[in-house]
Amino acid sequence: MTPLVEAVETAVVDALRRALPETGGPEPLVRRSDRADYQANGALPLAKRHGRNPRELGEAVAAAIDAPDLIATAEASGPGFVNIAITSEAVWKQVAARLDADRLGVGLPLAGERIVVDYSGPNVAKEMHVGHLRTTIIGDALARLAEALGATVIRQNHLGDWGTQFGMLIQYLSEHPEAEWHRADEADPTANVAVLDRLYREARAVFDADPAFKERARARVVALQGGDEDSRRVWGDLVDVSAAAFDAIYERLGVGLTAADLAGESTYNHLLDGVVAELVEAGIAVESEGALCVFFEDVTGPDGEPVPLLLRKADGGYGYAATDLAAIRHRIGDLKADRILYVVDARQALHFKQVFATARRAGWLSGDVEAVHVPFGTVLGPDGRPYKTRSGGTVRLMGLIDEAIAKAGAVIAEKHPAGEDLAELAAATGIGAVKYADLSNNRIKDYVFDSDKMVALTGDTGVYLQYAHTRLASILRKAGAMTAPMAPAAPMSREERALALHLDAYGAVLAEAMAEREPHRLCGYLYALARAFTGFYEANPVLKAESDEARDNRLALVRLARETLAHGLGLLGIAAPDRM
RNA sequence: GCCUCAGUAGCUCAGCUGGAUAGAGCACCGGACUUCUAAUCCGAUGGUCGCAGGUUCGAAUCCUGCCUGAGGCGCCA
Repeated sequence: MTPLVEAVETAVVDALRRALPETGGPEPLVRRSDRADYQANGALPLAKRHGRNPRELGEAVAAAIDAPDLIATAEASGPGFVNIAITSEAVWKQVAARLDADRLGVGLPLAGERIVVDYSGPNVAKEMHVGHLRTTIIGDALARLAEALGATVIRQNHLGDWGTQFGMLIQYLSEHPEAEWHRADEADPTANVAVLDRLYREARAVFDADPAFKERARARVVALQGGDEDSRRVWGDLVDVSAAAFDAIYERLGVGLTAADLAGESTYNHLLDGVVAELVEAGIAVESEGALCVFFEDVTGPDGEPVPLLLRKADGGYGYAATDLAAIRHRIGDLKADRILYVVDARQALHFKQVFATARRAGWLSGDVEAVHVPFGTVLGPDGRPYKTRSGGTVRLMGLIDEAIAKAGAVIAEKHPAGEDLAELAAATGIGAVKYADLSNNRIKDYVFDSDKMVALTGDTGVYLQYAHTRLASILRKAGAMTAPMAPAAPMSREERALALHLDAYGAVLAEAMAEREPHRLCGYLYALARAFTGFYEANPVLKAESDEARDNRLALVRLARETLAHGLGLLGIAAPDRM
């Protein structure tokens, strides 16, 4: 369905053409305004171009506007702005139409598109830590958003499940059968991985200190890659146990990644020879200092020499660039992706630039296919440095989540000492708080992880949005079943108008957030929605409205607001509870 | 040395791709609860938008230079 702003744009374009017949396709430049419902700025640049007085042209445009059902008043203002007020009837009808429409009247602009979203990517045999937080949360939100706009989304969890470190770990395990890492705790799927994480560090220490072990570890890598049965079996075990731990975290976080989305580095292992051979044959990859590299004119190091993308190391092992190239070829060639989003730390920017350029040279990435690095900043601790534990260790993701939930629980218990669904509610608000804190910040910037602030009951937090939702739900619950038709001819308060016009912009915000891959735009919209609702709530009684017509209209507005808020929170991966 | 990103209120951040007096939250101060959930709301205080030029009717927004900070730049992933 057509948003009001688009209908206004059409009317303004018509008026611009009438006021200035010599103009071709004028830009109406319609925006929301605090002085009117909308303001059209299109007359100003046109006046300049055609040597007209801008104020006079603005007045002519205002006079030429002809859309009586839509536009109540149009007045020139200032240097040539046109302030536009929408008729109450058109706004009420728009609310009714959105309630009747599928998906709140939001279109499917991405229908037919296949979008691969690469996110999360934890490492096998290691615990997920704070470094996986943002890619997991942002990637999940973008995947949901793309789906809501009609795209076919293929989630790819690019696990770190291959490489020399596994030779090291498997060798260490074989030499230490007493290390009981397996099924350390049946009740906690993450416990096994916690043990593995520790064993890995032990193995690393031995690896660095003992040349003989180093040699045995290298031999183990060769055996593993050569398909040695014992090695493969242990490796497979490591992957399974780790995947179970990841699942537990995704489940806890409410992230839509499953076993079906696993596509770790090992997936591409059998393709590496072919990929690299193809690049050599095409003259794209060349040998340098014993390694196989791709060079770029515009990438140089501190010494001014070109810096390569390293496909194969001098020792014959493939680097992760080869894996990424195999992956991009697979995603375009086999998965038929129209677009690939890599939700990966901003520090990888140069790497992806090189990978994409190589894929382009090879002809895999061409035409309408788009590969995009979606970078994000670092999670910082209270000291403004990358988040670490007090002793300098990595911060476990599960610990972080548990802490946020515990804090949310304490806060909720204060409000509702006798609440029965406390645990469930604590999880919904704690996780919502963590996600909202992450998603509401501009993706590219670093941000400070402050669990006290994010579960705070006041301010721009996930809790505020959830609370607004419970108030909406509460009104509807008390109103009972109601399907009374709206009364478009009834008057409209300032707060009703502000809320309705805001709700009407939902689809545009989703499209914009997707186009820019910036979930914080949706967060900002939802926060403004909650505020617009609260303003309405304070001033306009719904259940005790002054007339039946007002009550019916307000209930419709409340329904639309609740559905929009719940839908938007859903896209962010945040629960929308009915009671708190 | 080169490249990327950032610099907006005391603190944490928005600012819709150039529009009218730059907005929120936190903190601080003053108000509002026999109510549809006060987990809220209203008001007050608080800014040379890093600096200097340029582009034009108009710049926090676009361009150039500089300053500051973070990150990246061959055999780790």
